[in-house]
Amino acid sequence: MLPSRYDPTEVEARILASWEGADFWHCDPRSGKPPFSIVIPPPNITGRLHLGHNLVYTLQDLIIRYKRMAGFEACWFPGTDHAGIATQNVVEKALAQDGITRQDLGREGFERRVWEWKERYGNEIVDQLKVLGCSCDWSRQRFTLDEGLSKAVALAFVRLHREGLIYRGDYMVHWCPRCGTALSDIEVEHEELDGHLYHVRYPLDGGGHVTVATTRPETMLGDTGVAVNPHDERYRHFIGQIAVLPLLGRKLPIVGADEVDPTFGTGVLKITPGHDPVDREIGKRHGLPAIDILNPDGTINEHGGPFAGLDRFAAREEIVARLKGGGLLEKVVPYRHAVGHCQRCRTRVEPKISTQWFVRMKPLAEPAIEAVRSGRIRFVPDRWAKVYFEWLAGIRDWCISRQLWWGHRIPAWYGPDGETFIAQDEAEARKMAAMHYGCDVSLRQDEDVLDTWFSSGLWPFSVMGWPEQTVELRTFYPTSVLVTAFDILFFWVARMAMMGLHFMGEVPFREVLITPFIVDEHGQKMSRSRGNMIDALEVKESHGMDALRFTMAGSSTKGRDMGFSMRQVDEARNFQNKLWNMARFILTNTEDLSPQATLDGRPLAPEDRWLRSRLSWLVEKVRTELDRYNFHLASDVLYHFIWHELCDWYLELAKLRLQGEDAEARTTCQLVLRLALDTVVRLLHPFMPFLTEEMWGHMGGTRSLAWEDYPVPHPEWRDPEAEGQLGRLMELVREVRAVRAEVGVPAGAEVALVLVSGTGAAEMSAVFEPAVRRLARAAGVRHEPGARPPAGAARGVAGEIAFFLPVGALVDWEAVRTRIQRDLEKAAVELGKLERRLANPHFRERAAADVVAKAQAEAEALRVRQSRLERYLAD
RNA sequence: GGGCGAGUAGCUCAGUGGUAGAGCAUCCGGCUUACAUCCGGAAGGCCAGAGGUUCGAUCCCUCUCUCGCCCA
Repeated sequence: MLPSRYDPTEVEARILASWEGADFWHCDPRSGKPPFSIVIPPPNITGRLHLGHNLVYTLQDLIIRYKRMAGFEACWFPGTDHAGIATQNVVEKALAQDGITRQDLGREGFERRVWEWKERYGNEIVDQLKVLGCSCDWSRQRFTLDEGLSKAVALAFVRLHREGLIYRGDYMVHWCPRCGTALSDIEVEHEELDGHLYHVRYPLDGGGHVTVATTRPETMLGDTGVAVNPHDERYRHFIGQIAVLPLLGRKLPIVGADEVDPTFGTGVLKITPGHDPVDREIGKRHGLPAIDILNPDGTINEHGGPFAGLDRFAAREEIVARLKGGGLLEKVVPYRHAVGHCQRCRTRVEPKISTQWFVRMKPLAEPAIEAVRSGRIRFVPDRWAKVYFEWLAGIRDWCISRQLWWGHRIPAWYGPDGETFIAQDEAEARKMAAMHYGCDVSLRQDEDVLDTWFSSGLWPFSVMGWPEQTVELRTFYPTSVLVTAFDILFFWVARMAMMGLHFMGEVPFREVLITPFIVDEHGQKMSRSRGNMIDALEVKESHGMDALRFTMAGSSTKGRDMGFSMRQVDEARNFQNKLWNMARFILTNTEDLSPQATLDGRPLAPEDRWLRSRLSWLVEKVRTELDRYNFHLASDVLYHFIWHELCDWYLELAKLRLQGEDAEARTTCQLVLRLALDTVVRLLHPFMPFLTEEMWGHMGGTRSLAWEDYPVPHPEWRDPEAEGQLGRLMELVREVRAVRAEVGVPAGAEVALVLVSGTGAAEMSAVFEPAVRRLARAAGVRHEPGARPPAGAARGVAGEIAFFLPVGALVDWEAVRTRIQRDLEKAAVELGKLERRLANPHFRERAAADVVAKAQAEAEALRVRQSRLERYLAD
């Protein structure tokens, strides 16, 4: 006997073990089945499973399991991402505990340490994916720094360089002083902060002064000019004069520049070409030198004179103090402005000129735009296409070099004279150098590594073995769908589209499913600092992974945010328990069913026909919604059908035959129960793989349910007549229960039920007498057309069927009256609406015929109901 | 400044051009041999506001308000 309470912890561990082994989910590119593929958004090796992961991976697993069962060769390519900055940060922090810096270890020593760290902790996230139930083809697991993938990165770099799409140069980039590296534009997050606008007097060489306004006074150390708008009457006459930089005494030419906004601050702009992109442009035009005042760690360098060595923030305070002391600080006004922060470490970034590698984006972006515009890539929901277009349309070149030690080292080698050789590897670079110089020279490889996203951009094909022409690429590329959250739309999705089109000549995925962003139940982003993080594995411990998965599927709507609360998981856990008990009931009641028995040729009861009809509808609905990625609708309909149709009604009705005398009827009922169980367990498998796999075992399944077929609809099972019959039965039962409860018939009392109205009533007493008796707790059901209830008897009208319960003494007559009056009012309101609609000639003319017919039928039914209710009130 | 999303029951959220749904919470009644993580019943909503399209709008269009996010 199965326990009455489902224990997910025990079952999930056991089922998980049964799926172990690298080959369990292995896919065969040569199977001949239609291919379906997904590449995983590779989690960071530093990552731990959070709910955001949980959502995207649950949905991917759901899709893959569905497609696999639906007959596809469904391959999910797993792997992890080396996450340059994040991983380096983690390992450096660990080293710092022992007072060691990466410089102490040297580059190679440090890299070794990171690899060791990766071997030890880098698989944690993968183990968590397995715990989640992800049915990835683990034999194809890849890591972005694997040899093959590294080769792909080098080749991509070489080719892009050869094609003129990669270049190196001195440009203004975002610099993170804490990470000590350049960042791309999108790795900088702007945050509105309350700052100050400092009004500083710059004396003029010829006497007097101009006042500039700046939010970053410390950058004045790098000033090489002053600019005013040439159309600004107040200042145009200063153009050509020389200002003197306070504190340092540097001579600053005053120039005219249209970029200067006369309404901002004082209308006079200090020009710092080394640390501001606009200033850089103005400086270039006017031949003003760019001075870099910052060391890589954010302290002031030797160009800062007396401030050298101070941190940029300390320097600001010191400078402001000295300006104040010198009477040069005119005023300080509060000012709110956007300040860039490093996405990884939240440190304020500084614009800084440095030598970096860039990818020219325009030529790559255009095909990527076209691919979406033409529909070769489809976004779901499609509004994300617009965001994608906007970003790509305004795209700027991508800074791909990072001053880190963890990542793909840039495949560039420099000769003694600085000549650059771009090659796949050192041997090739040597050959090139030998050709160039005519002799062997010592080469120095570029110190920098590539942005992690550069390798991620190649993921959909590098993971399949590119640049080799593998059978995987031939079979599974382009992938079918990419599932990810919108926060990496630019970082990853757009770049994969560009790289895929460029290197493979084909889109990397047909569809992009953008999942909502998980927020807590108050709409707040989940974060460590807010303390509202929910640990997926803790949820698994308390409620089971299936419950969490079902919650994820059920709340993944198409809005932008997805609220998550434990109450939903409670609900899913309860559903899980319901399923367990449903299976327990069906299995224990069908133990004696002969394996040879089939439904063929057996007469079916109306409830059997009703259930099959509903099952066919359910299968069709679930498949349709899954095909549309409406996971929440699919899970809703499963939940509702199983709980409130199958369990509430069919199982209750089944008890009549299961406990009855008629062996044939009992067998038929058992077969229908098994059919229902079989269908819903298969349908549910992608949502709740552990529980369904467990149930499948108890149902006699010999191999994993994951490899069984997904149900298909049976249109021949559809049966409107049976659905109508059962609908009337349910309405009657519900109404009798409601009357009993409201008028005070004791819950346990069995009271006779007398049906007094026409056709529906006859059927109820003739066909469904035992059912009504059981479900409505009736001592007996009699059909007595025209019978009148004894004074004060409980009574009601279910649809058109008037009934009464002859229990005068037991009931609260006022409650009976109140209830009937309330029903009458409701009927009157509804009827009024319908009649008004039907009285409108425009409605009859223009509305669809079936809508009009339906309204007429409803109105007629309401009139019948009304008259019966009225009679009952009078009697 | 531009764009996007959300505003529906006390709470968290579904949903549809033709009588508003779920779960939780609340109230009443039940340990009815699958399930008290349960069963039966009840109450609860001018579907943010104002216009428009339509025979008919919670749904489509426009504007406004509130909240959140993205980009500049």
